[in-house]
Order: sequence, then C-alpha cells, then structure tokens
Amino acid sequence: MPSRNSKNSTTVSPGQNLKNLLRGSSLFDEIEESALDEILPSVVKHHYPRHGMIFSEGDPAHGFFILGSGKVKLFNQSDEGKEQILMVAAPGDSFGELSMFVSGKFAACAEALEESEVLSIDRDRFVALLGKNPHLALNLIVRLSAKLRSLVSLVDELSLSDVTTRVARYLVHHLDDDHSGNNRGDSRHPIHINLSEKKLVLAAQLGTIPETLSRSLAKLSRDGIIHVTGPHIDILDVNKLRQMAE
Amino acid sequence: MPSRNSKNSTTVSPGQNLKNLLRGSSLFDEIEESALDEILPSVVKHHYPRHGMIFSEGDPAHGFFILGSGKVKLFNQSDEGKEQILMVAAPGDSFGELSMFVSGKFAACAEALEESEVLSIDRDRFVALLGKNPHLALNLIVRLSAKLRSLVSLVDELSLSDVTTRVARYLVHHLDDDHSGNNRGDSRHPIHINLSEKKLVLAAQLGTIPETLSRSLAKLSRDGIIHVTGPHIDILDVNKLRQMAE
DNA sequence: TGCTCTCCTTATCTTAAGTCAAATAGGAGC
DNA sequence: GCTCCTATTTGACTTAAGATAAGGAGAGCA
Repeated sequence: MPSRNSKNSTTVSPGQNLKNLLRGSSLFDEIEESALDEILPSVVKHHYPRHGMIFSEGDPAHGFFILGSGKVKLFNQSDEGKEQILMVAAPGDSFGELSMFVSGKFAACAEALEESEVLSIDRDRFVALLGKNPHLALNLIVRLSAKLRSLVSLVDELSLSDVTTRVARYLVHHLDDDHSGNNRGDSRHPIHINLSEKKLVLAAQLGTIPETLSRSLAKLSRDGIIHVTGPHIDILDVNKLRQMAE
Repeated sequence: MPSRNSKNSTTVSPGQNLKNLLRGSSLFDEIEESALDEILPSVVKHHYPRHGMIFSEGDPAHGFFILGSGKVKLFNQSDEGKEQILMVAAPGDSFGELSMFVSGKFAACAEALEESEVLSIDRDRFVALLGKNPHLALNLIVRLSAKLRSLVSLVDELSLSDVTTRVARYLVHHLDDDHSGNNRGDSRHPIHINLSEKKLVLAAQLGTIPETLSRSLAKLSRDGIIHVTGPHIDILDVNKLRQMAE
C-alpha cells in the first residue's frame, strides 16, 4: 500500500499567515482580533497531497478542521467499497466540528480530493472560546444548521427519489448557483454547466455509482433535456429539467 | 378529510407551568432564571391530537418547538406517499431549530404521533437570547451536533446497507439503550425488546415500507436470531445480531 | 357474538439500480 | 506519435426492495 497518509505539518511562526487563513473562513466572520489570538497557538497548518487521508471514521477527535485551500471529501464506505459522500468541502469550509460535541470520535472519513491545506483547531481551546464569544457560537450554529439542512435533503433524496431525479436536482441546483438572476427558464441560449467534480465523485455524492450516473445522464440526453460532453453539460430544456427535479 | 389540523393553543398565564416545561428540556439546562423569564412571553403552548400537523415542509418558520409531552415525528414524503422519518421526538426534544438559522422555511413536516403538548418559541427572541447567553448557545450546539450525527448515520445506512442490516442495527441500538451493562452477549436468558413505535412508523424511520420490514424481521426469525410476537422481540442470538449489524 | 378499523403479514410480480465485464476515451509523461 | 493509467460509457445479468393484492389478527364497541 502506497503511503497515502503522508502529510506535512508546519507550525508556522504564529503570524499573519495563519490568521489570514482563519479570517478566510466565515466561521470567524466579525470575530475580534483578540479571540483569534487566543486560539492561534492551537492552530496547526497541515498539508495533504491528493488522496491524503485527514482522518478516518472512529478516529479520536481532538479538534476540528478548516480547509485553507484545495478540496476535501467527507464520506463513509461500506465493506464492499461503495462510498457515500456527505459533503465536499471548499476553502473556508469547516469539518469535523460535530465530533467535538458529541462522541469524541469522527463519524466519517475525510480525504483530500486534491492537494490541500488544512488547519486543525484544538477542541478544548475552541470550546473555551465559544463559551466566551456568543458571536462565534452563533456563526457555528449557522454552519451546523446549514449542514443539517443539506443532510436532510440528502436523506430525503436517497429515500424518496430515484437516481435520475437526483441528477436533475443536482443540475438545477448548480444552475441556480451559476446563473442566479437568469434562472427563470426563459433564456434563449442553452445554459452551460461545468461539473466541478469528477463524475466518479459526483456519483458518490448522489448516493450511486458511476455506471448508474452515466446511464441517468444518458437518459436525460436521450430525452433532449441536456447535452453532455465530458464534464461540460448544456441544459437544452431548463423547464423540463426543473420539472423532473420537482 | 377530517380536521386533522385541529389544534388548541393556550397562552397560559405566564407562570410556573410553562417555565417547568422549558426546564424539562436539556436545551435549558443550567440556564439562569432571568434568561427563561426573557423568552417566556414568547412561548406558547399548543395542544395537538394524534395526527395533528404541527407544520409542513416549506411553511415559514417563525420559531422552533420543544415537545412537552407526547410523541412527534419529523418526516418528508414523496409524491407517491412514501414517507421518510428523520426523527421521532420525545418529551424534552426540540425540533425546527435549524430553520431559524438557514432558510426561514421548514425543511420537513412535523406531525403528532399521539396526543402531544408542544411549546413554540419565537425565533427573534430566542436568537437575541442566544447572543447574550453562551451557555444556551453551547447547549444548542450540542443538540445540533447530535442531530447531525444521527443524520450522518441515517445517510450511511440508506446508501450503504440493506434493510435487514438496518433492522439489525436498530435492534442492537435499542438493546444497548435498555440493557447497558448487560450487553456483552453472555446473558443466559433471551433479551427482550418492546418496540416503542408501531412497525408502520419503524419502517418509515428505517427508510423502507412495512412489507419489507416484515420480511426482514421474518428473515431474522427464520435464521433463529430473534423471535417476534407482535411488538415484542426476543433476541435469541445477540452475537449473531451484532455481527449482522457490523 | 359479530362488526369495523387499523395494523401487520404473506405471496406474487415488477423494476430500479447494483455487479461484472469489456470497450472507449482522455491526459500526463516520454 | 506511443504508453500507461485513470475515468467514463455501454451491455448483459442479477437482485433487493417496492407495488399490488389479499388474508389474518387484534382492539374497541355495540
């Protein structure tokens, strides 16, 4: 087995560097300088290569993480190797927080999808700070709520919708992201989406496998709703797509 | 359609009554009297009969809820009527909190499974209190984290395990609840579990339908692992059950 | 005792989606 | 260009679990 766990930790001279990275996360939005200074000593910057494991399910959780740069997936695997992605973290996102407050063990695995810079923050210091800083607590509450909501959707979709519907929803959702303001379905030219994840990853996010995702996209193409060229997707019929997504 | 939405709101004379109900929830654990007094004016007690709808998906959320007595399910439904339960609330549990911080609309439906007493708490007042009361914020964070964790398990199970495994896990989990200390599998007499939900409800919690649940229980019986008599389940082979649950 | 209602179970059938296997495509590096 | 490697697609097959339908079982009640 190749050393995929290789990582590279640097306790940088406690300077602006780290502080800026923290500031890059909305978790620390509008948090006073002094509060940042208080946790700074417990923040460590780690560097992970593509496929580097940040933690595995069941590992003891001594803190949580903020993604500085790169991309990280949180997922679980069945014994047979099927994978379900719970979240793909983008820079500024935090992950692993829930384990601080509940079981002390991570509930999922985290792996870098590409070369990534990750900050780890010590549990005890952070909790202490939380207790003194209501604004920070509110920020965290908002984040947890957002995650909760996205998991609620995921549960609903897994349990109540078929794969093609989930794919349609994914596309509609990402269409809203990219074309807000222009999403009334009355645009003249086909709308274009570039998949931000490999289809392999997308399949695992949608709770399926690449073969099935392929077939779903093929079906949507056959029906004249989209046109797929590798990771580029043209939406040919936004209304029908929205309708499929309910 | 019979009037299932009938409810019965009472703004009780702002007395001990309500305060005690609030105190009954761990959300207000160790929260000072003064803080309680501050939200009390915005707390309303509602009474719902069995099958009373507390809110539906998409309803505007002006606050959140604490269950005083009874039992409430949070769920979503597909167009075809299949139902996925996200959580069954017991007295003291809160629900609907996440909508306060994220979209302003409820992400699921809530319905009383039996006659229930529900407290509603106004969003704005609660948020204001949160900002001043770090301890309350921490309590909420712990709750949200616990919910998050249970949804993570649910996603994993829906996506990665078959129904029989989910049933086995449910049994093991409830065995741990009831027999902690005596759960090493070496007990002489068969361990007994009384299902706390109708099988109809259990099926919807496990992401399946009653017929399939029935078949899974029948399979476990056939394999000599359990013995089912209505809502009473004897665990005949704890080890094998644990093994099925992984 | 029989009636009704709701819940649960069993049997048969169907289907969405996973498995397995093989062909194709695309990039990175040489 | 060619080679290796990974990602994607397609096809044939299998299967878990949903749909449908019907039978049974229990509670409450007259």
